[in-house]
Amino acid sequence: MTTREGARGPYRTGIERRRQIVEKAIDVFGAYGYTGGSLRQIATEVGVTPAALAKHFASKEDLLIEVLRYWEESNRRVEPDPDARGLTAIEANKAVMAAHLQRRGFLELFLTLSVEATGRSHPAREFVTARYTNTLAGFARHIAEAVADGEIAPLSAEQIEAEARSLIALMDGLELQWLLDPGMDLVGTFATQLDATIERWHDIAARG
Amino acid sequence: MTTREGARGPYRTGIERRRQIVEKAIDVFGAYGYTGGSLRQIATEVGVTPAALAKHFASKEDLLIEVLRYWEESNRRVEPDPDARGLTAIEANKAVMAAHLQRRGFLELFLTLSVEATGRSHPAREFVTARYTNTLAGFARHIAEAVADGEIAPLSAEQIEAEARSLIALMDGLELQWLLDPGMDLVGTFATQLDATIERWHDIAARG
DNA sequence: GTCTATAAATAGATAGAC
DNA sequence: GTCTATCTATTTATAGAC
Repeated sequence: MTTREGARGPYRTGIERRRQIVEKAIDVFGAYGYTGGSLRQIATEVGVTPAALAKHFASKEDLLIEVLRYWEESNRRVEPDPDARGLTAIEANKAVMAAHLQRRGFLELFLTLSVEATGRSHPAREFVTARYTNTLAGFARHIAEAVADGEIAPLSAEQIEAEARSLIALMDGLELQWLLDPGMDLVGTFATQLDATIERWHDIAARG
Repeated sequence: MTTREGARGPYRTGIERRRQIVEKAIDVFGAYGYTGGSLRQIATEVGVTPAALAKHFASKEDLLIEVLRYWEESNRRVEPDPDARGLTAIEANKAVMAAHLQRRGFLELFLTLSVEATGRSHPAREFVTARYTNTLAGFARHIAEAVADGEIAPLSAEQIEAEARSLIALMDGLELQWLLDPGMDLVGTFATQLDATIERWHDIAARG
């Protein structure tokens, strides 16, 4: 099932090909969307014929699923310390943003698929909505932990959800701006804004 | 050039058809992207043949340009009072968000094209980047006005740009969340966050 | 495991009848 | 102003040789 460093035998080249195809699919789907990107282009850029690609993946949708799996696994490697809690976990997102800078293709894929999957019957819709739900729940949990640990002032459950949604929105929106204008200071802008937000959380109660 | 209410003569039905096609193109391009959406689908949903559509628009890209023009004109009608300045102009964006709720197709088109135009050679790239630049400049100008009028504490030019970028990112990101989950309180979440941001601007100097 | 060849569907675009 | 008919190119997907 998983790729082993020293894998031998007839499977080795096959596994490597699959990985090549999936990596190229990330770029192509990221650049042109899932509907807009073609298997032909992926195959050509990898250096094989569309027929060879079809032997590895039964259908275009099958390839998309593999891309999503690969993406999740890579993300798990970027997302740091799952044991972090409270403000420590929130602030770790600065590093996540910095990591995203290193793989533009992933970022394009994420935003392209998110927007594309807005449509009712998109094959990635369930995946995207589930991922959003998980991300939102994670942010909300970390904020709640910060409240429980006395790191910030008390917040209602509704406030916590709104703050979590807003932080995610900020990250997505800034990343979109960076894709359109790679010259902007993505990491710095987010870090400053996150610091200001946490500052605000400190004395939110003092203002009523 | 422009549509007149009581237009008579041989042009009337033609003008009406063009408008129908452009409106449907907004839905289709919004749902499937520009590359993903087909002229066939647009024509079929309007109730004409692709050939008839080709008589109105020389090419697919020509239709896209008309869609963008139509979009800009409609936005000009939503965006209120161009004379508003400072915090008044910033807060008017609450109404803009509420207006966006009424036309999901426009919102999908905006986000879909923005992400899609991230690619180097997309026909809408220039339009999208120009629109972003203009929006950013407008937000920055209004914040600078608020500073000049003494509505908020002083901010450096760099701070103003970062705050403007962050507000735009917040709006885009929240709108994306709403597209994925229409049950969320888009207007309320944004209004609360904007109020908190303005509150923060009031005493940003007091904290260093 | 990859190839050539090809099927079947769909894309954007054009020609000419009415 | 819209139609039918058609062209060329491209799409996903399959069959069978090597």
